[in-house]
Amino acid sequence: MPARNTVQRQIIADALCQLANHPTADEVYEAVHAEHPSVGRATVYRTLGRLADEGAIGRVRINNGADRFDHQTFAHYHVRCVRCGRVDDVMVAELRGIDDAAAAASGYRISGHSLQFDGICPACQAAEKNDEASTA
Amino acid sequence: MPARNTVQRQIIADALCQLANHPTADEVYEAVHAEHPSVGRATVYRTLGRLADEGAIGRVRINNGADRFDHQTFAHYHVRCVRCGRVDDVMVAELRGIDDAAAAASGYRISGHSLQFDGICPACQAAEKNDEASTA
DNA sequence: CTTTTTGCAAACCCTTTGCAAGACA
DNA sequence: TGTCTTGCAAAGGGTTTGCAAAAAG
Repeated sequence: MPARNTVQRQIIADALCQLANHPTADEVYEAVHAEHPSVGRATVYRTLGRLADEGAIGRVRINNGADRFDHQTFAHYHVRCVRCGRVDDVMVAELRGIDDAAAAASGYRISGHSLQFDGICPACQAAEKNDEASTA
Repeated sequence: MPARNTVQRQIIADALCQLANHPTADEVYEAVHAEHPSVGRATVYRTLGRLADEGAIGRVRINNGADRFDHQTFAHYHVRCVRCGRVDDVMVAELRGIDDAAAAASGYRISGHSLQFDGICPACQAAEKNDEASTA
């Protein structure tokens, strides 16, 4: 049962491509809703989830925060700035073999892993430096 | 300002040790509340959070689910069964150097990472096999 | 015409918060 | 005593759901 090709689906997929930097479902909703006020929040959440399940888009699960969506689908990891919440791609080589190691260690059949880095983004590092300079 | 040594704090810490397998804050609350009905949910959440911040216990952030707490404090990763929600320890070597690689690749100052495996636990694998056998 | 999707609002889960009363040091 | 912690209930963020109306195939 392939998904039906509804207007909303198109609108939402397009909006995601337009919005860079891993928007949350709610950010996508705001963008979509601004242009097409009749589109409801539930539709955006449902559609993004479905697109992600189909593999058409990526879903980035954030510890302690809203899921984010990504029009890019190739595998890569993410960093999150603990100060401003910004999320960026991290181009480190994908961990290969680690799933097998985990399977061997746990007895689970491993289907995948998710890895998230936490840190301070360049902009917040700069801001920090300014704070220190002005405080000192 | 060291934390005060309150009765509730003791009760909650003890309950966590008793409860194996990474209980959620709410599971700790249920256990504590059953024995000590006067202890409120907010106290359990607050106290677990504080204990985790102090490093006295571990906090396991689960994608898309409630945080879990762990009376063990040594660093290790976790697997989550996508069928039953069970969370287990995975004894694979901690990833060393990966934070530096991520820092170099992203420009962030990396403070750490979190890695979660997803899969099917041994019990659910067995259940699956039975299902297939009876369906076929 | 049948089945899937939509839109709305309400429900849901997990967690945090404001505040007055109570416990610690 | 002065300050931290508690308990309560309400609020909060993020997401899902029930249902009738609308749209896709």
